Amino acid sequence: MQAAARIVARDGLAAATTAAIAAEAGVAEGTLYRHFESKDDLLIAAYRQMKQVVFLNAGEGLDTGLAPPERLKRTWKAIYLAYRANKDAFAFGQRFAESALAEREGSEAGRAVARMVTDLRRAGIASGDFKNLPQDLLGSLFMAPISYLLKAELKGRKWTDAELDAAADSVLAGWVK
Amino acid sequence: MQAAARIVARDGLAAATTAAIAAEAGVAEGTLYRHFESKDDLLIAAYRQMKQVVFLNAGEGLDTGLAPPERLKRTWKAIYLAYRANKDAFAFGQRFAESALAEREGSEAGRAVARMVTDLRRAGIASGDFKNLPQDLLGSLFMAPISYLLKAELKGRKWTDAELDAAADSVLAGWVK
DNA sequence: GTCTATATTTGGATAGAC
DNA sequence: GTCTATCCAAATATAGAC
Repeated sequence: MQAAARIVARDGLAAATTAAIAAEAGVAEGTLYRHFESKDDLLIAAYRQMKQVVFLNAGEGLDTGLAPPERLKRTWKAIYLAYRANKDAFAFGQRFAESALAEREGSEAGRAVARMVTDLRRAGIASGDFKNLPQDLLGSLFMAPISYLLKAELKGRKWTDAELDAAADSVLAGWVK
Repeated sequence: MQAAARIVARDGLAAATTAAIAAEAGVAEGTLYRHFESKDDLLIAAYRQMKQVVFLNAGEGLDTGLAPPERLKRTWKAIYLAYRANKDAFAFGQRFAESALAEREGSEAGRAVARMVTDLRRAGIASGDFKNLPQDLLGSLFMAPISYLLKAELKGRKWTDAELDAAADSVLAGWVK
């Protein structure tokens, strides 16, 4: 799975042939089929595993006792840094998500984000800090900049810590009343 | 080119085989090679053409005399609506951009957006409305929600006009001091 | 300019030995 | 559980007639 993810991240989904994956993993082509029913199954499994790992990392060390605005900023940055620490995972995820395979995945992987956004939103509305906007709209406003800033990093742009804080402030500003 | 874009938008890049493109276009497979050197050339040409058409549409009817905050909101919505009016073009663009082919394209297509963001930013900083953040950071905060909200629409979510206005307000809030 | 027919390569997947 | 060898289908691209 890691071999497949590396190839997709580096050279695109079309480059992830069974031959290439087997070579990258250091096994024979036929061996792949002892572990996965098909190449598609392998890629889907790799995607799910990657999402789980990234969001487990991001979820660690988050203090739920903070006031919602501060909590939002820290959560946003934690997810950003979790992806940045593993850019290959991010690149793989982006490419996978734009492929036809994503339809077969069932969006189970995005569930962790949705739950986190729901919690934040509820707390912030209760405290009177956040606008009462639909959960999926807030979720989009939250995740979208993460994705765009990371894509910029893949192309070589390095965001400073101050710039990331400014971005987190902007995301927060979009949520608050 | 339109046939190819339709197939990619509907069934993904992998489904856009020469056989499928020729069938969708109503010509024979060999005929494609009288107009393009390769399948990749055909797809790249389709991508460039699509970007040009969408941004010509979005640029029409924008009043540059407005105060920067209001101008930002209207511009944001105009680009959003231009893409929404042609969702196939958007879906094709997303998928193409995540493929290895995008590296061969040269990113000339995104130039129009960058110029528009630069103008807005300059005006808003001069008027004291906007934060003095890097142009590419503001550009990401501007474009990212467009992309995410449109992706949601591709999956069936229909944003109301009020929700889109709220999104534009949030984008603006991220820019203002 | 477009078609039909075909060459050539490559990809996903399986069989069976070890 | 892994390897080697192989099958079969599909994909890109070309040749040559009309």
